[in-house]
Amino acid sequence: MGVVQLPRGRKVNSSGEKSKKLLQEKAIELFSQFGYHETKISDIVKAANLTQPTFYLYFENKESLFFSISFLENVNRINVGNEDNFIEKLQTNFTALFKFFASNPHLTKIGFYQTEESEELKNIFSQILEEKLKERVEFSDHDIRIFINSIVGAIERLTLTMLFTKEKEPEQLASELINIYFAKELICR
Amino acid sequence: MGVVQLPRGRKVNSSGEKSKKLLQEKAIELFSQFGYHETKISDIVKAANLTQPTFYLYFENKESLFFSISFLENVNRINVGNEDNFIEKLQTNFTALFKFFASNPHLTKIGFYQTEESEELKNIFSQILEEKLKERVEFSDHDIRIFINSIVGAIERLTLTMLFTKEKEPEQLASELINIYFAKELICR
Amino acid sequence: MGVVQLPRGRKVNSSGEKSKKLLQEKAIELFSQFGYHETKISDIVKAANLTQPTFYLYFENKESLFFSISFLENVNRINVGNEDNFIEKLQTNFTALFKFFASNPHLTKIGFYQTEESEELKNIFSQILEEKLKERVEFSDHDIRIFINSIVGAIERLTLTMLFTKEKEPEQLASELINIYFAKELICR
Amino acid sequence: MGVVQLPRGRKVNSSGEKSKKLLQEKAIELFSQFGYHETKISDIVKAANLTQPTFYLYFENKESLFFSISFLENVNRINVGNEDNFIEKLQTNFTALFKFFASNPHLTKIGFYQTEESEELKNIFSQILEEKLKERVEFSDHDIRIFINSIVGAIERLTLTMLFTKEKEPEQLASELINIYFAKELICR
DNA sequence: AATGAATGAGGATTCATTCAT
DNA sequence: GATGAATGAATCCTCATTCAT
Repeated sequence: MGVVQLPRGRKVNSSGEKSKKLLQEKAIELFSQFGYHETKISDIVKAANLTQPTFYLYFENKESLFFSISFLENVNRINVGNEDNFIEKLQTNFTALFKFFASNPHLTKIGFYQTEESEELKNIFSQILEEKLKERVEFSDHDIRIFINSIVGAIERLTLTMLFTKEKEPEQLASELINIYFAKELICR
Repeated sequence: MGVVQLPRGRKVNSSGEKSKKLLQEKAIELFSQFGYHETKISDIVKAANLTQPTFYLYFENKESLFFSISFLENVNRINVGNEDNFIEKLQTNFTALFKFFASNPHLTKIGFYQTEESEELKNIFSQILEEKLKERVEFSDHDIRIFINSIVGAIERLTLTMLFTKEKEPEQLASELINIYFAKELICR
Repeated sequence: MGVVQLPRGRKVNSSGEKSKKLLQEKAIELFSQFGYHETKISDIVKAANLTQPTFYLYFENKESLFFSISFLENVNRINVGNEDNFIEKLQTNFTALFKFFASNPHLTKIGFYQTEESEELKNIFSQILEEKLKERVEFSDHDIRIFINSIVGAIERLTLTMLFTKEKEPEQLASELINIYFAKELICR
Repeated sequence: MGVVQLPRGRKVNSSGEKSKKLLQEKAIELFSQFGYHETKISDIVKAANLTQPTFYLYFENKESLFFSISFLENVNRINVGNEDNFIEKLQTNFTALFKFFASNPHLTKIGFYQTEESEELKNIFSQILEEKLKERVEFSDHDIRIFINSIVGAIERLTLTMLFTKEKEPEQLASELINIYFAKELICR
C-alpha cells in the first residue's frame, strides 16, 4: 500500500561547500531584508531549498552563522589602497574590526572562540591579510605566514583581554598593533 | 499547611495612567539597552514591578508598544525652529516620519492602523502638531483643528497607498504635502 | 492638570436585582449564540454595560451562573398539564431534571451544593413546584410546604448518592420518587 | 551533579503518518469524552505520548484539528445506499454537510479555507465522493474527476457566498446542487 | 551529504478572579 | 451598588536544536 517516501540522503549535484555557501548567501539576503530575529533558520533553509538539519551540518548555530557572515564582511572590506597611506588604511581597518568585536561581544565570543568554524574563519582572515600585505610589504628574510599568524593571534588575545574588559578602546588597540608590527624594520614599497 | 498566597487585585495607590507611563518608560530603557528582541515582556513588567496581564491592560501586544514608543519619539522631535526656515523644518520632520514608516511597514500597519491605541496616538500627534503650528501660522478664518486633522489624515492615507507601495519616496511625499498645505494663502509670521 | 476620572460607585437608576437579572439575560443570549466557552465574562458584562467585579457581586463564578441559568430553564419547563396524565408528566419532568444533573455532574456539584446561590435556587424550585402542585393535589391535612421541601431534599440527596455514583438511572430515580410521594393517599383532582 | 537530559530528535521507529493519525485518534477519544474545550492540546499529545511541538508539525492549531476530525466524520458517513433512493441519500448527505458548515462557520472558515491542511481535506473528500459515485453512476463520456471537482468547488463557493450569508438554507442548497448535477443526462444504474 | 521526525525551553497571550476605592 | 486596577494560573504556540535513518 506504501506511502510514497521522499528520497533521503545526498541530493544529486549537491556538494558540501556549495550548500554551505548557498546558506550563507541566503542568510545575508534575508538578514539584510528582514533583520536577524525576523529571519528564522527555517526561512534560510527554505530559501536554500534545504532542510534544517543540513543547516547544522555547516553551522554550529544561528549566532555563529551570523558572526561568520559579519566577520567576513568586515574582513573583505580590508583594502590597503595605494602607495603612501597603506599603513593608515590598515589601521583604519583594524579599528573597524575591533569596533565590530566590541559592539558584539557575545557573538564574537561564540563565533570567534567557541565554535569549530572559528579556526576556519581565522584561516580565511589570515589568507586575505596575507594577500593584501604581500603586495605592499617586503618580507626579505621573514616568513610572511609567521608574521600574519602573529598578528591574528594578537588581535584574538587583545580582544579578549583588553577590549572586552573595556581597558582599551578599538582605536588605541589598532594604533598600538600597527606600531608593533609596522615599525621601521619593514620596508614598505 | 497552607501555601502563602500573594494578594491579587488592585495595588494600594495604583493608577492606570501611572502604570501605563511606567511601562513605557521601562520599555524605552530596556529596548535601548538590550534591543527589542532581547527585551521580553516579562522583563518590562518586572522592571515596572507589575505583572504580564497588566501589560495587556495597556497595550495590545509588544509590537504595538514598540510602535507607540517610536512614533511618539518621532513626533516629540518635531520642532519648527525660528522665523525663516519654519516650513523647511516641518518638511524635514515629515520626511523623517515617512522614513520611519517606510522602514517599519509591518509595525506601522499594526500600530497605526490596527490597534485601539492607534486613535490615541493620532490624537496626540494632532495635539502636538497643533501646538507647534499655532505659534507660527496665522489661521485667520480657518479652523486650525480641521486643518490639523486634514494633514494627519493625509499622512495616514499617503503612507498606506503611496509609501508602502513604493510609488513615492519619503522626501517626495513630505515635499508635496508641504506644498499642498502651506502654499501662499497662509501667512507665516 | 487633572486626568478626567470616570465616576465610580453606584450608577444612577441601578438596582441590585435589576443588574443581576440583566446579567442573566445577557448570558442566556450569549451562551445560546456563541456557546459557553466562547462567551467570556467580559462579554457578558459588556453586553450588560457593567463591569467584571459587578459580576462577582451576584455570581460566585462563571460556572455557577451557567448552572443557575440551566437549572431554572429546566425548572420553568415543569408543566403538569391537564387532568389525567398529571403524575406521568411530573415524572417526565423529574427524569429530565435528573438527566440534566447526570450530564453535568461537575456543574451541579458546584451550582447546587457549593455556592451561596444554591439555597436561592432551591427556594425558587420549591416555589414553582408548590404552585404547580397546588392546582392539582389536595393537601387536606398535610402542610404542602413540608411536602415540597421533602421532595426537594430527596432529589438533592438522591442525585448525590445514587445518580452521581451511577447506581441508578435518571428514569428509575424519577419513577421511584413519584411512587413514594404520589401513591394512593393523595387525592388527585 | 548533572540534570538528566531527555533525548531530543526523532524517536526510534517513528513515522509521520502514524503520529498524525495517532494524534487524531486520541483527539477523537478525548473530545468525545471531555468535550472540545476541556481537552487541552497538552492532553492530546500526552495521550499520544508525544510533545506539543509535534502537534504543530501536523496541525495548524487546535481548531483546525477539530475541524478536520469533524469534517472527515461527516464525509465518511456518506453512503449512497441501494438502488432506488441513491440520489435522495446523496442529497441527505449534502444537507448534513451544509448544516455542519452552517453551525460551525468560524471553524469552517479556518479549517476549510485558511490552513494548509484545507487542500488535503478537500482531496480526501473528492476521493471518497468519487468512490461512492463510481458504483452508482455511469460516466460514459464525462471525466468523473472533473465532475467531482466541480461539485466540491460548488460546495465550497456556495458555503461561502450563500450559506454563511444566510441567504439560503442547507436543505435548499443541497437540493439545488443535486438538481444541477444529477438531472436526466446521467444514467443511474 | 542530506533528511524526516521529534523535542526542550521559553515566550506571548488569555481569562477568571480579587483588591482598594 | 459599582468600578478601576491588578494578578495567578494556565494555555497556545514558536523556534532553535537534535536524533535516527
